[in-house]
Amino acid sequence: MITLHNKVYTCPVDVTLSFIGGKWKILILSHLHWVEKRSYADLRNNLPGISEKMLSQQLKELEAHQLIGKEVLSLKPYRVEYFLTEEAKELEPLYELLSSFGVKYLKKHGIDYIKDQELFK
Amino acid sequence: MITLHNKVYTCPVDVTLSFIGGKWKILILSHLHWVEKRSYADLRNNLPGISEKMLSQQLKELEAHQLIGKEVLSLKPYRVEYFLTEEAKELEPLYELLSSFGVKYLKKHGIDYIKDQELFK
DNA sequence: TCTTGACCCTACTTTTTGGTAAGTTATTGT
DNA sequence: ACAATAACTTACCAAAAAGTAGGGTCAAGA
Repeated sequence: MITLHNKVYTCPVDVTLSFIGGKWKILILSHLHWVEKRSYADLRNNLPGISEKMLSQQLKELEAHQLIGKEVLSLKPYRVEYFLTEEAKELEPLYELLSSFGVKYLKKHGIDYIKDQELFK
Repeated sequence: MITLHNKVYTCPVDVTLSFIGGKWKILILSHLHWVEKRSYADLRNNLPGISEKMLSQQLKELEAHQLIGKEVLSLKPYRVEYFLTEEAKELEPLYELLSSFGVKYLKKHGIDYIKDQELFK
């Protein structure tokens, strides 16, 4: 049992999961790990099904936990770019593993997913 | 977009997360990765806060997805043992990474968590 | 015999999470 | 001038996940 910031965690894994748990966070992180472009719209377009509410909410939380950074490119027309922080980059083997596990599973079920293609369409 | 078994997934990572997402699954898996003993009661005792309902529900789902196996040791007094399948063992770097990330984070916040100790008490 | 512990299941409620739909500011393109 | 796009926010509502509280069997131990 670990107590931190008034919350109780089972173990360190539990602590980590509190940052990257939920339906979208790992997806966003792994997305930023793979795709060069990373504006708000890029993310939205590549995460089919995410609502704007969810996207900005999750981005905000990831930012608060220092897993992503945000560079403001211009203010007058407000333009930003999101990127992984060094901390989130430590988790890169995770994105790779989760992906290859998924690809392998899909293959077993007759779906051939080629990573290098124009995805998410 | 991937369609499998009438569900739609964003990408392979999403597929994988459908098996190990939620509040308890990764915790259970990483537990089975570290602790030798793995009866129902062992798991319950080492996952403080989990309800029996959640535990058996999650175990059932993990079993259905072939991430854990269950050996029935005896029937008359019903005794079982849970263990990771080969598939779940492919995810072992994940348990390690999530844990070390958590340990590191805790250290930054003044908590020194020693993995080899009698944990979860 | 009475209790305890292992190994569950079920109905019900609460909390958390996610989705819908709409609105905002500002700019570029037609 | 008007529509479209970027980058959001907010209020409200539905669904999913999780928690509560109980129930049940069987066997060993006090």
